[in-house]
Amino acid sequence: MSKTTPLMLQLSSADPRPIVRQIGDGIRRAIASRELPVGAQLPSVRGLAQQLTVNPNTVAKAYSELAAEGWIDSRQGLGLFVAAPRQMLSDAERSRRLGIAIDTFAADVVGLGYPLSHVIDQVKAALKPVLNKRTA
Amino acid sequence: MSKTTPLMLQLSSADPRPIVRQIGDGIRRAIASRELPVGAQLPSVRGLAQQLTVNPNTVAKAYSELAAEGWIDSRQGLGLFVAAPRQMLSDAERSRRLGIAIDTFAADVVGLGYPLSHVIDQVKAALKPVLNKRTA
DNA sequence: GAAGTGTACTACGCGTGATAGTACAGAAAG
DNA sequence: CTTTCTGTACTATCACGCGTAGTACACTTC
Repeated sequence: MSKTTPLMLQLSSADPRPIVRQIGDGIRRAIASRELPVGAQLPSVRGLAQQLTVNPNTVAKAYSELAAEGWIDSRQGLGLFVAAPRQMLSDAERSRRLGIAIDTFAADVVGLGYPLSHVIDQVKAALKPVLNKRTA
Repeated sequence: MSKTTPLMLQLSSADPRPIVRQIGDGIRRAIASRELPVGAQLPSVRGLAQQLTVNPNTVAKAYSELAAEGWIDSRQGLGLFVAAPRQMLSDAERSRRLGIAIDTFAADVVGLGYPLSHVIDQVKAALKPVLNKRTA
């Protein structure tokens, strides 16, 4: 019985992102930062649902998407486990998604009045723990 | 009759953002980059709707949001004009929004496998034209 | 068999996105 | 004043996503 990592997740109703995405993003970040190492078992669908006071279907949906993206592997009757890193997207698709992500981010930040240097520093601090970790 | 700037806008169905947001983001970027200077008249609701083959209500909604955010001023029977820069959000709200924007961006990028330096370079290139321009 | 896992359905309520149509108020030009 | 442009405010409809709820099934372990 591999211990299911506790997984500190926090949902916020002030966050405009839907619950499914908050859960997915949180787990994705935890995996990318190696906080959840490869092979680690994730909390059960029903368990995490109870922990977050959320419908089990919502958690299952988030897990399902993570599995489709290759972040986790599911084993019937056993549980969900952090998958080995792999690249599933074409270069064109990766480039396209990066473009949209940056464009969206720019639109979100452009009205806040922060200087470029400040934004860059914050982005660096946020990305450092989650990039260049899964290729090691 | 002040010439309504042509306003090069391109909607994409491949872009996950809804149309209203694509329009709003595009105009917001054009204003922030000074491509649309203060006082410039924007295309009419019906005109832009026809240009983009979109429902006039959709354009009106986008304009309405931009006006609420202080980007543009509307004058009944005259048209819409780029407003003078002003800050409408509290420091706490600005900081909160920056945090969410960065968190969302990180989640969008974490799976693409790009090195930190590459992402930062792209972000810098995208933000340089739109930040620190309206405070001049 | 029992208890735990993931998975697959259906159904309902709710909100948003987008389209369509109509209507009204202000401004400018004839 | 009439026409024509502008923005604005509705209402209605359709589609889709989000979230909850309940049920059911297949698999693994004890």
